[in-house]
Amino acid sequence: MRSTVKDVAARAGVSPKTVSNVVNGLVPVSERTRVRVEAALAELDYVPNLSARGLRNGRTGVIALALPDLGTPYSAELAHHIVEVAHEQGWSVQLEETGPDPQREFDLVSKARSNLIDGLILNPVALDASAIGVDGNLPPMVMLGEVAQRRVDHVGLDNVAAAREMTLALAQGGRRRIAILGATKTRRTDTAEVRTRGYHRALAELGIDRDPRLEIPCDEWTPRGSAQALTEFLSSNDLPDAIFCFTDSIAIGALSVLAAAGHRVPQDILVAGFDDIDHGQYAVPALTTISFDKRALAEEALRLLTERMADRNRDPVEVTLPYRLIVRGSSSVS
Amino acid sequence: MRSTVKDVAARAGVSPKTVSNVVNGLVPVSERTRVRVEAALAELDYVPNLSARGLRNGRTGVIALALPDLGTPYSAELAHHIVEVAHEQGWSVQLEETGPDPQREFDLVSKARSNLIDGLILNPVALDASAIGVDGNLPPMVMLGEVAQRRVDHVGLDNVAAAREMTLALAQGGRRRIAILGATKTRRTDTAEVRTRGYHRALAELGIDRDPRLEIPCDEWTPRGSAQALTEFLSSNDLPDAIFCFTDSIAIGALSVLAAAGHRVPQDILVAGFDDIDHGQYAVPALTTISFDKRALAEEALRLLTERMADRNRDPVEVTLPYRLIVRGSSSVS
DNA sequence: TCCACAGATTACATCGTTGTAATGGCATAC
DNA sequence: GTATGCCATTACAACGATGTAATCTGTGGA
Repeated sequence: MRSTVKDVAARAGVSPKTVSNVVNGLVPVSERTRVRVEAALAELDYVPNLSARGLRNGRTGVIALALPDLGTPYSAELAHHIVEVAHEQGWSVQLEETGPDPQREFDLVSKARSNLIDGLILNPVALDASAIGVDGNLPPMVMLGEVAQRRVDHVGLDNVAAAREMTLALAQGGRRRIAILGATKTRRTDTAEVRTRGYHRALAELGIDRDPRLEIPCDEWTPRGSAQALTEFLSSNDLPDAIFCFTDSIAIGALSVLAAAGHRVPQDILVAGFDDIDHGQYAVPALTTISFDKRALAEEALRLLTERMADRNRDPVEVTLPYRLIVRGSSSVS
Repeated sequence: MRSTVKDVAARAGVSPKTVSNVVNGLVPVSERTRVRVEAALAELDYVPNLSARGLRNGRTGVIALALPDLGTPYSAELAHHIVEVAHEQGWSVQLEETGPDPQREFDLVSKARSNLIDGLILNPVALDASAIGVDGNLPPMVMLGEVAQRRVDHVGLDNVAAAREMTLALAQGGRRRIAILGATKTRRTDTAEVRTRGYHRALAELGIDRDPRLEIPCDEWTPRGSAQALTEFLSSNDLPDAIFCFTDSIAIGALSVLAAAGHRVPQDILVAGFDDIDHGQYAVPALTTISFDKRALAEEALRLLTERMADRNRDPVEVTLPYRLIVRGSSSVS
């Protein structure tokens, strides 16, 4: 059986509260008793019961991280950094997958894990204004990525600018048939929308007419989904000059299909991704992409979250992280 | 402020315990009062406080999942399935990264998150017998992967057999200079050891003498680490006939290096991985690998864990999952 | 010698939920 | 009319930690 403050107190010949004082170090304790209590703590291998502490204090030291799908390398890398940063700051992280189902996102926000969590970091897929609008009493929360919602703290990139820049980069050398892969028809995601907007903006600047056929839909943002979508596209369309894939995972699927079909990247067609996942750099050829500091994203998210916990009434804060366009083999015909 | 059983009880004109009975549904409640209580529950938007429940019941409904590094696609896919299965069974999952530091594994096992978790699924890197031996009083725990330790429930594959089979497959067509990539010098991992053992066994059966130079060390099991290790190897050695990489991530790094050096896979050299991560199938060329049902791994792990929680004294159980060798373009010269 | 005072320590109550044991109500059987 | 039994409901205590307010200890000053 696990020992409690009471056991330790008995052993050290002090009151439970004194043990608590030693453990928490907030209330001054005399050197003499502190030593005795610490000895007892060690002998009994005392570990505080966080449920009890959580009940008493109203805070558990646990935050939830909600992502669409941990299996996606991008989500996984994000989760990695958040868990790491959170741990450094003494938080534990509870993981929730929202999947494609918007209901899960909503449940999470409205229930906030029934008091077992102090805050929530949410990487939404489909959370629109209505989901958050219902309940005025939000748990401390930070949203990641692109969100239409502006009533919540938020960390992200300027996706429109990044997508525009990438499109411009792909257009160098006079390439005009630039496709995007990742447009969505069924599922509406904010991310797809803003990246498409950046693409359109670049086309306008370049004086290239939009061609709806080059906006290749791809609902599932995985190599598998991408491979299917691109294969189908290629079966009835000419090879574009370049493909701007909305994530690196999509790009990896595209590279696979192009290689199998005998198209050379970058000689025959350029490919670019977005997110700069670890494997992208080691794809064949290495993937041109939009990169940003994921660790910084995690740090900002946690900063905003703890600040929000301290003051639940302050105005929503919006943090925009810098990004870099990294040109690698998949788009450089050197 | 969040409402409690007491508030609901007052509103419904019953005792708190009756509310609890309605919520939990274990003790029979008359139709009439149940309806009244349910109405009150809905009106007050009651959500049980899990800290209190955890304190009272001694169980929190949370399990911990400890992995070396979430950023690794293999770990991420595993985590994805475990979170999914756990959620289906009503568990929440708390994520812990152990990193390269064995101390973190030890801490986790011995403290078991201070009663905030009911059980632990551990994918160990370096946990050897001593770490577990110290404390006779283990938390309910299941270990994944290869473990020397036999005093704990465990789910894994027959790594020796799989590695042997892969080596034999790579040797087809008379290839004799078969390298392994992922041997470790500094860090001792059980996984590397058993896969090396399978490789040795195959070599013996093939009548090929071991060549220590072909056992390429690679401490960091990532594309980056792999690329470094292989680059260094190639700078002072002839190209082997085949490389058996101990994980798909390692193989992806290898493919990148080989492509950059102008070696053709599979014409000049075969490459194989292990784990069957999503991206492996879409690598260029697609990766030959050892595949197994990760969802089944998650299900077995959770089954063992819940059984262990029910009976903490039963003998340790060992589950070995079937695997399949999947031949893809990286090793088939078709 | 006694008092005042600061600092350390303690007793007690409380957080929200639920198991236990006691109570209440109602119907059937004597 | 009273006894018997059953079921629903209740009062109470407990899980473990900690804030609050009260108590204790010892020091220094008058």
